[in-house]
Amino acid sequence: MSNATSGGETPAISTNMTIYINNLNEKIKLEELKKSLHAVFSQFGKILEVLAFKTLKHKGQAWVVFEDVASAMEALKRMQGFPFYDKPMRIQYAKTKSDIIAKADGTFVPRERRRRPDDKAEKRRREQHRDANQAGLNSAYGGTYGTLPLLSQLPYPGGSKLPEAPAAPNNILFVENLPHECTPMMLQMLFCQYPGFKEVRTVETKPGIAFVEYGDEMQSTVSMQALQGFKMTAQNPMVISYAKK
DNA sequence: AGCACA
Repeated sequence: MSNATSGGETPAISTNMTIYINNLNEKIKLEELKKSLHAVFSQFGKILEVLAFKTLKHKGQAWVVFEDVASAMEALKRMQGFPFYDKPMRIQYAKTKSDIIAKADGTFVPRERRRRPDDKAEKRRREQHRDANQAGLNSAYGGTYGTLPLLSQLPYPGGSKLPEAPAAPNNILFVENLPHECTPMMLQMLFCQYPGFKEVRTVETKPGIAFVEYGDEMQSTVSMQALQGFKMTAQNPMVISYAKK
């Protein structure tokens, strides 16, 4: 079917090997943030670089540079709206090519810190006040990278409500909605596939839940991503979150 | 809200 865009906001998003993420939790330290982003996104392909900055203009945002566009496309689609440090990720393609790509490309040209106010080249001030001047807004320049669709509403695979205050990423996963006949061994077989696996702990008094420990939070995050929603039975999609400390 | 490569 052709796309059913009725008039208004045709996304026409131009793809990019780099995804731009915002609505990130600004309280997370940069190093941890980048590490976690890497852990969460590396399942979609080789990551060349994760960039994030803490300046006013750039906090809460990050760039994840993939080796190829297919990975970036998959990452964007699959992780759109994903709850990450309590906030749904908002993902778009980056507007421009990342330096690291351009360098590999041979197309990299070191930017001279453009701070020339008199340069007509990038004098692209937005209409702060209507300036009857010249209305230079010719069509031209692609305003293409549309806003995101509406996908912030990824429900948890369990179909239940989001926890109020999910624990921050850590090396232990909390697994819910397991069938009662599920044994620790069955869980181990699933979770031991992912690197860093240490152990499964079930709670005798509370069937249906388990704790799964990994060496570090990156490893637990990868496992969570992989097994989130996994159905041991049709009625039991796993609901995985980080264990509270 | 906010698109950089320190």
